[in-house]
Amino acid sequence: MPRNRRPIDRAEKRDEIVAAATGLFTDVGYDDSSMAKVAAAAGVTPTTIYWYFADKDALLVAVVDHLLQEALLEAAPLFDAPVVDQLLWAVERLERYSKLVTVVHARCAISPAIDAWHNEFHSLMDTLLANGLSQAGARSEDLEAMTRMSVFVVEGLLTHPLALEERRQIIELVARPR
Amino acid sequence: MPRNRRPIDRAEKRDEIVAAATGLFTDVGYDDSSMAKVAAAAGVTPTTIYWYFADKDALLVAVVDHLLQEALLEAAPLFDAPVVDQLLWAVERLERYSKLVTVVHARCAISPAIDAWHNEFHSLMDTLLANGLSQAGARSEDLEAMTRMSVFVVEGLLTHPLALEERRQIIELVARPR
DNA sequence: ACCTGAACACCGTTCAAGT
DNA sequence: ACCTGAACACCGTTCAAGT
Repeated sequence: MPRNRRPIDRAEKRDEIVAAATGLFTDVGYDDSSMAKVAAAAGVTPTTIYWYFADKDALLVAVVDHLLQEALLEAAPLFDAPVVDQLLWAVERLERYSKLVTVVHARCAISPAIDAWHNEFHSLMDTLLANGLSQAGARSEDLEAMTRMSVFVVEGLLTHPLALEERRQIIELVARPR
Repeated sequence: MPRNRRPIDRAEKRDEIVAAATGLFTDVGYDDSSMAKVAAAAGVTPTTIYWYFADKDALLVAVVDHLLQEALLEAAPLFDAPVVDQLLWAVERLERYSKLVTVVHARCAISPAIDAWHNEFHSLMDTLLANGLSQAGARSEDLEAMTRMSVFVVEGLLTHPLALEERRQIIELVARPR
């Protein structure tokens, strides 16, 4: 039996649990997806999940982190695109995860693990966006505020669904230099 | 016994429950404030709450609606103030209710009652802000998008605490006409 | 090391019974 | 009309026991 057999099995089963949780958290929502339902969807016992994750919030972190990595891979071709395209793409791409967005925000006040992930997420977004915004002509003294503003607008658009045209208008407005 | 004795008693007890729930939801959070705790804080039995409210979400609606009415009364002197002052005031005034803001967003997808309140809240905000923004010099074709943007920024600032100076910078930026 | 079944202390909500 | 105590079907989590 090869030396790395165990770790691979472990990673696979962990991934299965994360996949099951991703589906349920995305569609049904975090609150209405009990550990029992996640376990059933993953083909394990509720208690088994606790062998892989400290608690339900740790599972949520694994879910959103996995989705983030996926999205970042897909976003790679856009790294040098106009910032308006980046923002529009982000909203369209993450639209279906709006339940996760709101629940992460809500649980930041409850779970330190989620709060930590959320903070890291925002530093990453700030870094990614600052470049595109300065290329769009943002004055350097406004750059930080514009970055924050853009992130807030994306989050707002994810949480408050608007018509496509309205959405585009807001994003063009937020990226417009002044 | 006067004819209106009952209704007054009823309103008073209802208010006591709302007051107890407001304190707990604001400080401890919605999820961690069980109906049993709210009941204890209000000096009643958990089941009694269900005589006054359909469920926990209806109680949450009563809480946020009460806080909104309070805030609107306090905001009256600002109705003709510069929009930047309005936005800054709103963030400072509602800062302590950030837990309620995030939980309302999270439960919009779960509770139709909360979703309905949330929609009404946003139409109200849009109406209140559009006036101030056009007076700040917003071009009429941008007015709708700027209104939405401002609301998103206020919500973002409530959910993501920033230093006072940073906050002021973002609000001045979002209200700046272009 | 990994997984289970049984158990624990809760939870929101309901309902028959009281006044 | 208003309020209660007991009960219901869950919940996240723990833990002794298995392999």
